Amino acid sequence: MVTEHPGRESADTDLTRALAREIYASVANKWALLLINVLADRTLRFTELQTQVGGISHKMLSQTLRHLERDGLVDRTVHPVVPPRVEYRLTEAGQALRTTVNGLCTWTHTYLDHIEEARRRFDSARAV
Amino acid sequence: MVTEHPGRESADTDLTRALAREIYASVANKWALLLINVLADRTLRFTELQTQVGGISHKMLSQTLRHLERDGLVDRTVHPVVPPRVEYRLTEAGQALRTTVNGLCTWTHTYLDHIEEARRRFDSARAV
DNA sequence: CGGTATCCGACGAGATACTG
DNA sequence: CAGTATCTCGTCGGATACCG
Repeated sequence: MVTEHPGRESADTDLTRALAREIYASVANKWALLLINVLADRTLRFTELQTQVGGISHKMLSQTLRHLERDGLVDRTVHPVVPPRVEYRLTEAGQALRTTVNGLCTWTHTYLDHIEEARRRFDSARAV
Repeated sequence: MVTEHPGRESADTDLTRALAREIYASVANKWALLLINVLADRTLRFTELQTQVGGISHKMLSQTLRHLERDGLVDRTVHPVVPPRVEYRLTEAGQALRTTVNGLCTWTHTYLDHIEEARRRFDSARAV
């Protein structure tokens, strides 16, 4: 499906390979990034994650966590106690994403008003 | 829909507000990030964008471009010639995202093999 | 408490065809 | 060349209910 670009110059911005593209897409995902953001430096349990993220459903939480676990971005530790206690923390690969994710958060807050106004202008211009 | 978190400490990682969350989600999007990545320093035309990104459909390209334009991340310039010539370039807000997006690309390439192996381990462990 | 399964609506996204 | 519209289908994502 992905077309080959033989004469591409850029090295580390090249996402033409199927696998790279797929991984890029899986992490360029709303819930995944929000979870990484919340897990930043802490170890959190399932329910804690749900309340921290806010707005994520039970299903999406476990689903996204499993994807992140599969890709080796989060580490899942099950404590054999009752009631069960499962803890999640970022692996090294996950930690390496923190800077990027944080940049996205900062950017969002920096340009929030800017974007809000851009939308107003755009919408009122089209309303004619 | 978004629950209020009165006692949240972190300032610039707070995404509990509905608008912030919505903007975050709109930019934490596969096609949007790929487009920003490709537009990095160049001004590109519609068709050029399509070939550069590779794999994006006509529809998704125009749709994503309109979202980015609405949010004031890309600038759309129409040259009144025939055949029509429309050029896209990043605005200042869009440029501000370059670092972040580039970080994501670099990360993808750095951990590509790492992730591929993590997936193999995960899948074979479950196949039991 | 942590997790999966099921049902079901809403939207993402490709293919195709049609205007300026 | 750039863009929109329609049609279709797969996946996202919420609600609910049920196991460990």
